[in-house]
Amino acid sequence: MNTRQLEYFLAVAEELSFTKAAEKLYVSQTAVTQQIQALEDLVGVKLLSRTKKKVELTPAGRVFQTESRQLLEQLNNDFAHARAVSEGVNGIPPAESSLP
Amino acid sequence: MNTRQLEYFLAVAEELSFTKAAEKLYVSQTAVTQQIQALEDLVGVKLLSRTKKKVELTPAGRVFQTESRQLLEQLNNDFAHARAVSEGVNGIPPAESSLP
DNA sequence: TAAAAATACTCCATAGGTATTTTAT
DNA sequence: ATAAAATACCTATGGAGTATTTTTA
Repeated sequence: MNTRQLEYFLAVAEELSFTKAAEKLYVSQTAVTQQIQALEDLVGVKLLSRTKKKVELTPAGRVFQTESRQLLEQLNNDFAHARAVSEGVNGIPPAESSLP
Repeated sequence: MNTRQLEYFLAVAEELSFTKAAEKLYVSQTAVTQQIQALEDLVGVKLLSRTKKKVELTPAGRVFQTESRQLLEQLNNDFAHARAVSEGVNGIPPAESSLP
């Protein structure tokens, strides 16, 4: 699994639109659709409902939104922590982190 | 970031050998080396020390090992949770999960 | 010198893009 | 009829492999 999929999903979950999410992410709508489909296949569950004109989160999508946020935040923290430990070893204080 | 990188890292951290890890993962030693390098570049820190003949975890590697395990476990749980919610909606009880 | 990790390259798989079609209102 | 998502198909990037070189004891 790729963190990109979680990022794309969170963007759609926030915008409630594949097209808007794509613009925000500076990628094509196709790329977003493909990654969301891959993620849904992986989890084995529909995360977004595309019927009724408006895109909506499914119940599973709602819980997965919260969890995805936490997961990415945790990952970010873990990276920062590893850097901090590494830098702490030779006396240099820790720096800031960025999620790739 | 890809979860494959965490899985490869955990395998090397456990075996303390790129070659052994590669065998265990049924991939080439090259693939393991490349993914570990990519991960180290991403985190911005050396996770494994290859000097002194024996492969060892760096201090950063040690903390990242624990965190990687937790991260993958959390991801697995989140997938299972999403499935459970989805299946709970129409009354069918939740099934088991597997991490891709 | 031997055993293991790193490189150089090549090949294939997967992510991303454009153009188009389908779907829901 | 229209706006948005899905699909078909093509291209580009990144992952994996084989062969080889470097490194450390």
